[in-house]
Amino acid sequence: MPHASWITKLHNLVDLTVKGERAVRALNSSVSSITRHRDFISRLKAPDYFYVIVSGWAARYCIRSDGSRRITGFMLPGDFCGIHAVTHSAMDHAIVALTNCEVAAIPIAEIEALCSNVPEFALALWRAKLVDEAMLRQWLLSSSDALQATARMLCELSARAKAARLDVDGICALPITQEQLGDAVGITGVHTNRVLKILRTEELVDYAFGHLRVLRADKLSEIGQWNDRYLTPWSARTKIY
Amino acid sequence: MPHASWITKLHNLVDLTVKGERAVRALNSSVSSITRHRDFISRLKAPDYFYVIVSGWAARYCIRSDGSRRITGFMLPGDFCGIHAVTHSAMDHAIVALTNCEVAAIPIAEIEALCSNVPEFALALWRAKLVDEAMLRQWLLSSSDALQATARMLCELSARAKAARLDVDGICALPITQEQLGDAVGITGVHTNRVLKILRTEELVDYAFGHLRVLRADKLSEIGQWNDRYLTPWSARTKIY
DNA sequence: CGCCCTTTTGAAGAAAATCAAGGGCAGTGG
DNA sequence: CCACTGCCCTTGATTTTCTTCAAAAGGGCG
Repeated sequence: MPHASWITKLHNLVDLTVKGERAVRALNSSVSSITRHRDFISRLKAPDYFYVIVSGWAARYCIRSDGSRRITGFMLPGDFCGIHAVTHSAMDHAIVALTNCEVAAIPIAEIEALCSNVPEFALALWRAKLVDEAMLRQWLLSSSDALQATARMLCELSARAKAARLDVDGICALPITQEQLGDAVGITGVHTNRVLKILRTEELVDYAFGHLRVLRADKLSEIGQWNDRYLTPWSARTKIY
Repeated sequence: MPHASWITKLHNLVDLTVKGERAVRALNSSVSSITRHRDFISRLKAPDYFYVIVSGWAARYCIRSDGSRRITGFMLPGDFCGIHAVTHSAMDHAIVALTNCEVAAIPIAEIEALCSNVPEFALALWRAKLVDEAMLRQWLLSSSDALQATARMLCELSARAKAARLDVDGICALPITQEQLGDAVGITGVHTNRVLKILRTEELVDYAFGHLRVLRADKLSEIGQWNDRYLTPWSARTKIY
C-alpha cells in the first residue's frame, strides 16, 4: 500500500527504517474517492478508520451557531487523521473534502499493531500531532491582524506543499476559494479578497484560483511573522534565531 | 509520588488500573517551586523533563514581534506537559507560572517506561493531547467575538476547575489578571474589562480578581456557544445534542 | 448563450484597539 | 501612622480594522 506522499511524510517525520517502511507498505487499506464538499469524518462520533489523504485537499472545520464556518486545519496529500478513532473519542469537529479527494482508510487495529511493532511509527504520530497543535497556536497568534494572518497562512501552506513535494517550479497548487481561505484565517471572504489584493499589488505573491507562487518569501514571512521552525521541531538547527 | 490532582486527572482521562496507579505513584520526581512570572519551560529547545503542575496556575504562551503576548493554553493543578521532551522536539512556545507554582519534574525515561508498561497511561497522554488540541480549536472558533470568546473561556475554565476539584461551593479560584485573560481570549486588557462588566451587570457571573462563580451557567454557555463535550470526548453520552 | 460560482469593488456600520486619565488597594518605607 | 509606589481595575473619547450589505464583473461549463 504505497501512497508515495504518505511515505514521504513519514520520512519527513522520523527516520523510518527499512523494516518500518515495509510494515507501512504492507498495511491493509481501501482507497475511496470522496467528492468535493463531502465530509468523510463527521462530528460527534469516533471515526471508523484511520485515514490518509492520497490526493486532493481536505480540511478540519466547525460550524458556528450563526452558520458560519471556521476551518481549523488543512490536510494535504500525505497527511493523516484518525487519532480520535485510536483513542475511542468522539470528534469535536468534522473533516471535509475541499476538492475531490482520494483517501485511504486503514483499520484501527492495523494502526495499533503498527504502533506496537514499529516504534518510530508511534513517534511519527506524536510528532505529527505536535505539529498540528503548533499550527493551531500559530493561527491563534496571528488571528488579530488580517494581513499578517493571511501572509502567515500562505507561508505555511506553501512550505507544507513544498515538504509534500506538491510544488513545481515554485508554484504550488492551492485549490481553494478565497472564502475557504478566509474561513481558515478567520476573516470574511470579502476581506480576504482585499488582503490578497494588497499582497498581489505589492508583488509578494502570484495568486489566482488554483495556484500560488511566493515571489518575495522574505517579505511575506516578515509580514506574516512566520518561520518554519514549528513544522519540524525535532530537526536539529544550527541557525541561531 | 502521589500528587492527588494528577491522579484525579488521570482517572478522569482513562480507567486507571490499580497496577497502573501504583506505577504512577512510584514515579521518581522532584518537586520545585516556581515563582510567579517565571518560565519553567522555554521556547526553542526540548524540555528536560515531563512536568506535572502540583499547585498554582501556568500558561503556554508566545510573544509577538510587537511585544504583545498570546496565551494559548492554561494549565491547572493536575495538568501536565512535556510531550515535546518525549519526541525530542523543540518547543514552539514557552510555559510560564502565572502564580507561584509547585511543579513535579519527572525524567523522560520514566515516562517512556510507563507508556510501555501501563498501556492506559499512554492512552491518557493521547487523550489529554486531543483535549488540548480541541481547546485550541474552540478558542479559534470564537475568536471573532469578544463577548462570546470571553464567556466561552469562563465556561471552560470553570468546568476544568470543577473537574480538577478546585472549586468550593461553586466558586473556583481564577488567580489571573484581566490582562492575562485578555491575552488568552485574544483581546486587549481594556476590552476584557468592558466585556467582563457586561457579564457582571447581566448577573451571569460573579467575578473579581482571584475568584469566579458562574451564576447563570445556561445563559453563559449560550453566549459562549459552549458545551463540555470536547473536554471528555471518550465518555459515552446518552444525551442527544 | 445563460447560469452558477467566484472574484472584485464601493459604501456604511459595528467591533475592538488605542490613547489617556483616574481610582482602589496592598505593600513599603520614612 | 501616613505618604508613596506599583499594580490592577475602570471609564471615556477617538481611530482603525473588519464586517455587512450591495452590486457588478469575470470565467467555466452544460
